[in-house]
Amino acid sequence: MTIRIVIADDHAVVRQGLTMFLEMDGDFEIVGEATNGKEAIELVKELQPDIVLMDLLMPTMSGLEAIPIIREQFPDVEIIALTSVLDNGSVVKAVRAGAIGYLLKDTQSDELIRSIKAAASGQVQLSPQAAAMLMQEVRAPESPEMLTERELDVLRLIAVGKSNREIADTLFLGEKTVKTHVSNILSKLNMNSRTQAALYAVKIGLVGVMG
Amino acid sequence: MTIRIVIADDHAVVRQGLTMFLEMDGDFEIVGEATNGKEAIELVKELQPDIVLMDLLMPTMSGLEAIPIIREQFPDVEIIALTSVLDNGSVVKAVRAGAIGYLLKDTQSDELIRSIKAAASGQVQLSPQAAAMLMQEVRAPESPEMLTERELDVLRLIAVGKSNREIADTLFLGEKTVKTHVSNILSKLNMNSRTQAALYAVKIGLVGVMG
DNA sequence: GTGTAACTCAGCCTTTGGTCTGAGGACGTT
DNA sequence: AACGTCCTCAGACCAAAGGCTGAGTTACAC
Repeated sequence: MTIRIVIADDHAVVRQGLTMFLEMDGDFEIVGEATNGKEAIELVKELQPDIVLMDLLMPTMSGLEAIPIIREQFPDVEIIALTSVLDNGSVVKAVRAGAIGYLLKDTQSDELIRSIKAAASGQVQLSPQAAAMLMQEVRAPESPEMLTERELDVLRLIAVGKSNREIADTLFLGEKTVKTHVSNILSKLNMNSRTQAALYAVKIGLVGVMG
Repeated sequence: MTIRIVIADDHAVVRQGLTMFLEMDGDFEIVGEATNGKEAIELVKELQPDIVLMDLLMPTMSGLEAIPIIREQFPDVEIIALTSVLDNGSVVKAVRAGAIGYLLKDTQSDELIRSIKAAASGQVQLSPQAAAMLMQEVRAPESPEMLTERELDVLRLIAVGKSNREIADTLFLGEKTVKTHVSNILSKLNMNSRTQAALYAVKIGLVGVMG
């Protein structure tokens, strides 16, 4: 039985490359290609594939937004998240959204194939790195759940060494607002300096040590 | 020509597993097993293997300590660092110590074999993740070599989130002195906040992320 | 509608952090 | 003896960070 696949990625080269790789194995059939989350949803509705390879970062509608929608409407369609970089908490986000797997774009073809076949049968398949990140997430009892999305944004920037002014600029906020967030973060985490918060963020894997 | 290998790891299961994997390939011969760095050094002296698979974390004497000693006394013996986790700057540390390769314990057997064969002929073989870590390191021209002992003391404390006042107290210094050190550290590392310095310290493994 | 939580920002204030200049003592090298 | 480096600290000064109060905005739940 062939595994029917929809690829969702805004870069043509990536779609091309994936198609090449996968068609070499007789068990796969690429039935459709989408360039954003919205298209992906429509294709799934139309084609009912077994697997969606979903890039997380796409214009118009991101993969992260599309995943829960697809999972809700078509529980039988398994989704594998695909990104070029192993950033922040995107693994966690993808898994929370409903992805059954998480792969980096530079994954070797054999591992890619293994992962897709595993996913097609409903098995979870994570790269070692992604698994490690998840471990950290569950291992941390005092998880940053207490922090709001915006606070996490700020914390992530703190954890790469940015000042309040810089954070304000990159998030298009006033410096006062950033200060408020920082203050709230510190009190929630029961800390008293941004440096401690930064180290905490690194420890729980909110950001990679590799910045 | 068979490649003669010494395995150094404190966990018997790991030694067992590696031996199994490697003996399946006819080119390898496991000539000895050590459970800590000290034993590894003696075995190398006695057996003169081609390759040492060295766990970094071992009781009594760590692999990190053993590596430079072996490299100095037996320049012909190539060492591949082996760890279960891809932590902090252990890649960097291992390479600095003199390891020619860096592998995770969950590396697939074929990659393991490729890596060992490459190492035996003196070629560098790194996993993509490890390579990425090294990239980052070389991208940062600032190495902590430039820092004095005292500055490292201060940096270590910065990297656990301490304030100048606290650092002063734990090192029995005046706060002014600490400020001077901090200022010198930042200018040497070409940074502009203690938070960046703290993250840097974690990155290069000056302190554990687990602290 | 009436909360409630999140996000935004302002003003005011205190503390902390960081720079610069200068300087004295300890130690080792030449 | 003279030099350099490191370590120590002081004073003055400015910028950044953090705390506190208050307040207007959405958006969503009840």
